[in-house]
Amino acid sequence: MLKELRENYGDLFEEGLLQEISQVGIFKDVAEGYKLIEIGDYVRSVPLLISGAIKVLREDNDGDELLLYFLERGDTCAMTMTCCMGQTKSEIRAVAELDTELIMIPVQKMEEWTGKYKSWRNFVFESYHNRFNELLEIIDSIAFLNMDERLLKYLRDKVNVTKSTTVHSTHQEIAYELHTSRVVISRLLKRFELLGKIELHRNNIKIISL
Amino acid sequence: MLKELRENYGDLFEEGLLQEISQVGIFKDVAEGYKLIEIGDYVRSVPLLISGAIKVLREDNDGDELLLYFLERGDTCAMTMTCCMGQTKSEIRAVAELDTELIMIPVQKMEEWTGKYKSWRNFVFESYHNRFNELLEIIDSIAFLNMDERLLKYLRDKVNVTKSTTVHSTHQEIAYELHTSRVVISRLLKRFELLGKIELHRNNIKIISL
DNA sequence: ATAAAGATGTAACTAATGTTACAAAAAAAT
DNA sequence: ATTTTTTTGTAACATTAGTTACATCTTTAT
Repeated sequence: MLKELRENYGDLFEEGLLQEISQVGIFKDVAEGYKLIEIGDYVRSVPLLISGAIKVLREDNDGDELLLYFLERGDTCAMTMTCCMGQTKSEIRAVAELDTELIMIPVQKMEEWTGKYKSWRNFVFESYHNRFNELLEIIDSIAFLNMDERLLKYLRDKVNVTKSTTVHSTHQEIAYELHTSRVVISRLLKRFELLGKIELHRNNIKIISL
Repeated sequence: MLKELRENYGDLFEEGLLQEISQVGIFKDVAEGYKLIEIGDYVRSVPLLISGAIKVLREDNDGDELLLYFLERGDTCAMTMTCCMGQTKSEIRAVAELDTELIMIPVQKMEEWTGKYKSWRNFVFESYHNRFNELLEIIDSIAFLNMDERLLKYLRDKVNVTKSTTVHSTHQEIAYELHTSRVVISRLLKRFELLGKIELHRNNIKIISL
């Protein structure tokens, strides 16, 4: 595990911290679709991502979903952190978007390291900062953009996170994540296809130029 | 200043920290409408609220606004904190909603205290936690609620923060903060009036039952 | 091979929100 | 006192998004 840690967090953390992480951290290898956290769960450990990607979702009382953002290599889950520290339930769901490797840190160590290691403190604050900005971006999207622009942004984000120019999603799946209906997504995607931005296939969308 | 600190933060902070705050903090008394931070500003100090309320707003490139949340007694601005720590520009605007008393903490002390005082660390983490939850609430509102429900929530929040059953806003001001048009707000307010929820007057709205 | 389930396309319609335009009343400015 | 500005009310209309319904095609299950 020290090898993966050094590769992905070597520049961020001091040597002693890397050692500690490798001692108490639990390496986990999860497959695409694996649910890491459910809304209402109590959280007892915080993930450090080594590879892959995790999507973070919000859900309302009626079961309506909304994709918030993706976590990638070098990221941690800031919301999980705040939950841990405050001993409160998770407000979000986290699902592996790709096959993902991560190291789970027990919550007790979190608090300890925050006092002990400056590099850990900086990492935690930077994570919060990044996540705040991602949440603001989502707010911007749903408050200021129309559905067609939100869908374009969605496709762009997917391309970035999967590093592939083919998006493997059904129209229904996209509709869930953007909290709209399948018909609306089909309609807009068809429009994009006529504009030459994408090519539609069953179960996947080939991206030409967004 | 020590008196105000003890009254509002005495339960949270240890004695040494209270002393330090009173030494380096700058007491500020700002009038309703005073702009504390503008988008793009670099931030060099973090506020601790003693009394009053501050509204935090988001704006897109076209100048369209959206109210995010209010800060009150005992709160601090988590986004300002992350900006300070990361030396990045503010992503939000902060305006005094009421006449407000606050203590400004220089950013250097922030980092120092995070290592030194456990109570400060807890305070910082709790602030982040609260702000994340507020942001999630706004996301819920704009993603899952219709404009009529958002407006009701807006009125309820105003009543809470101002501790008054009269909301002193014009329809246009409300429209800006909810990022919609004046006509839409007038229409919905009229509907609420017919339902007996409110009474409409020039420049203010009397709340009957929400 | 046939049936069932899943994915997509599309029309027709409804609902919600946003826009334009103008009138009327109240307050502020001259 | 008169004019100007601000605020509110409301009608008519446009646009966007959501819903219902059904057809077609593909894949999976039996």
